[in-house]
Amino acid sequence: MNGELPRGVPLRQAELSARYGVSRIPVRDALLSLRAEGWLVAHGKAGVMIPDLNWKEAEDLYLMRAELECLLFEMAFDNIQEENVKEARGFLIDLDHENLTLVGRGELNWQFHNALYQAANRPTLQRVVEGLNKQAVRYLGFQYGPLGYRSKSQNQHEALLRLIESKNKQAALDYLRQHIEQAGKLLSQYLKNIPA
Amino acid sequence: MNGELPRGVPLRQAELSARYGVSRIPVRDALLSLRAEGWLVAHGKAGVMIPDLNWKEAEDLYLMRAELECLLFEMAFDNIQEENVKEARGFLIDLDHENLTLVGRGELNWQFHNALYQAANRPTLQRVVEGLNKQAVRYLGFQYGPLGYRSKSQNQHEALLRLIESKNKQAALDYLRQHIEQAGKLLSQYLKNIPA
DNA sequence: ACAGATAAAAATGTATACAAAAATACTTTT
DNA sequence: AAAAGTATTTTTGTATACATTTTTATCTGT
Repeated sequence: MNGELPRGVPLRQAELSARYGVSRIPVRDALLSLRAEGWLVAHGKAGVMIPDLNWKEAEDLYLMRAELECLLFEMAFDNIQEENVKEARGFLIDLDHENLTLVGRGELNWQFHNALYQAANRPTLQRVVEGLNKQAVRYLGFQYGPLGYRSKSQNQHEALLRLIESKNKQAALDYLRQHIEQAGKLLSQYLKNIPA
Repeated sequence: MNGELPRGVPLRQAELSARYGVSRIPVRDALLSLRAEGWLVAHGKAGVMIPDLNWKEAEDLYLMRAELECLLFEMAFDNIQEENVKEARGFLIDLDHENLTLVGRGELNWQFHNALYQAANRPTLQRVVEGLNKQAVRYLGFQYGPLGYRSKSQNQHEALLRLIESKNKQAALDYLRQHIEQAGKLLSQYLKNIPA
């Protein structure tokens, strides 16, 4: 998640067990879970690796986020309480701090969205959406770095909360979709032009 | 997938290792992967279990399928070749056989859809959609059993292929969405009334 | 110099043994 | 009889050792 391990090269169980000071068994456990979640892919027939970043994956993640989060948000909307909005606003304040790691920022971003989705009470849908958001963290460096997306994102988040408070469902839905789609377009556009 | 193991009760590693004649390590490996994929959930603080069937999960799976498969299908449409349609039709013929297991039927059903989605060339989206389809297999017994959905589904599949062949994109898209949504509604409606 | 076959090395897969944690059974107390 | 605390048993977590597979290096022939 934080880019500490190299992409594209095989991760060796022995290396990892040495690095983290445990035997190979818990390392294997982690690798298996991570592979099932899409964080790792096979490297030939022996070993796994962190997949390279690519614009198609980023675009897919954001397209899926747009569709599924709007669905979830719609289910949640009528049940969103003042308390939920308050909680979400709390995460927004935390996000304003300068010295946050990318991973921390991603986690807070997800918690903000999730605070609103909670009201939907749809565990399965929520679990999938959470997976997509977590995956997207891999690309966060591009958004908050070169793209200078931070303050824009914050403003949009605040605007979304106000639309919720004014109970304007359709406007809020449209706004959320546009918020996600815009981030996705910006990101995949950027990645397409930097084919590193 | 085939309902051979009980839902709602903890699966013990020792039992499973005896059942399959291997040590606990490969059992643990399997449990970890399956949990990450959503096939298993925690049972208290020790152990995992197969989650109970519930209409909300079924509904969510079909709602997500509808959104994401339509997205994928749209991306694929213009690249679908005669060969893809031919392949899909092959799976349809296999599906016509009477003595298939539910799991086999589910696998063929997925392969039919997947044959069409392949043309999209969107690995990430495809992987998520595959996961949703595989999960839905758990509920297949209800569709093909009490609901008598089999022949209807077959007809819809054939109709979809003809819409593809006539290059009528919008009609095909609408038809696919309706095909999935209808199956989902039927299923979740049925599950709601049987709260066993 | 290159392709294919073969041998050595390295890596993953699995079994067993033990440690830590959790669940259960059993007291004891109120 | 119910609740709380304690002891026992069960279950999962981890380390080590070995087997199997895969990869890499070496050799051979053209």
